[in-house]
Amino acid sequence: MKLSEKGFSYCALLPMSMEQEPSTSENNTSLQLLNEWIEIQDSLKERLITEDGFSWKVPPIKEVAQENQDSHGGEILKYVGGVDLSFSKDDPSIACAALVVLDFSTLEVVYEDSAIVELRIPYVPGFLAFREAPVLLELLERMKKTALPLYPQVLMVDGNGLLHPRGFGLACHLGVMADLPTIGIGKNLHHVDGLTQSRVRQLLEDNGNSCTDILTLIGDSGSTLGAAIRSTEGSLKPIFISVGHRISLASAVKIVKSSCRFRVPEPTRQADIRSKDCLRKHGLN
DNA sequence: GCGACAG
DNA sequence: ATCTTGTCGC
Repeated sequence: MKLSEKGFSYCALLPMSMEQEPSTSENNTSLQLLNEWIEIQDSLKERLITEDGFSWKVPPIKEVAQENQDSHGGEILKYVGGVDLSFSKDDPSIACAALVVLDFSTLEVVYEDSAIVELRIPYVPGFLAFREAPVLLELLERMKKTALPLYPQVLMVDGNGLLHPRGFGLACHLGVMADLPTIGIGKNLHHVDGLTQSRVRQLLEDNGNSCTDILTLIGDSGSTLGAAIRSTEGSLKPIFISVGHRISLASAVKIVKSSCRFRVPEPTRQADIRSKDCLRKHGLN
């Protein structure tokens, strides 16, 4: 049941309305599983919120006078989480998942946890959540029990949110399951709804010469799927931000831009670094 | 028909 | 995701 191997074109992932081609029993089993996954995504999607669903405020600009927050007396964003997985080079089913929490104003790590796991679900484009979400949810649950005061107000995920074939990527999946605001961070574009590398590259150049370094990604369907930004001055390659859950794209972009020391925002970057360290410490890699 | 396909 | 060297730069 190697779903990640050939034989699974995207066409085959569409809900089967008519009869199937003559196929092997293994293929049928896999198709059945994919359809179950699609049903799960569709049903979770009913709980998805794509607007700001929190009571805190994003501090205006950086480093200035952030201690004057009580002008509105409201809670401000302080704890930003990040999650990522790294894999053993030998055994692709062995991974380390990491959850970090950073102080938004200093970008210093204030919490870190990780876990070595064996993943039994393969990576299938469009279904990343079924592979990676379970461990990450465990890490979030563990933190609730042991370090609740530091629990993140928003979580950055290495993977897309709305920028997904069915509008429900890993970031959405995690957000809904954990009932937590989430932001999807993609390092590569997942081609969907007519968005291609060349098209984005094109738009980014046209737009880039003007003034803004933010490009809103609108698919052929007309819906807004996310934004492409050049986080660092030097990096021509953009990152792709999309709404995960309980946050608007505008807020997501604001938070991500304030979290970038390098191309990849610190929360996700630190989770990546520490998950790799974790693998080494355990003699893997 | 060939290619495209988050991590 | 991972396999890979040197190299340019802060």
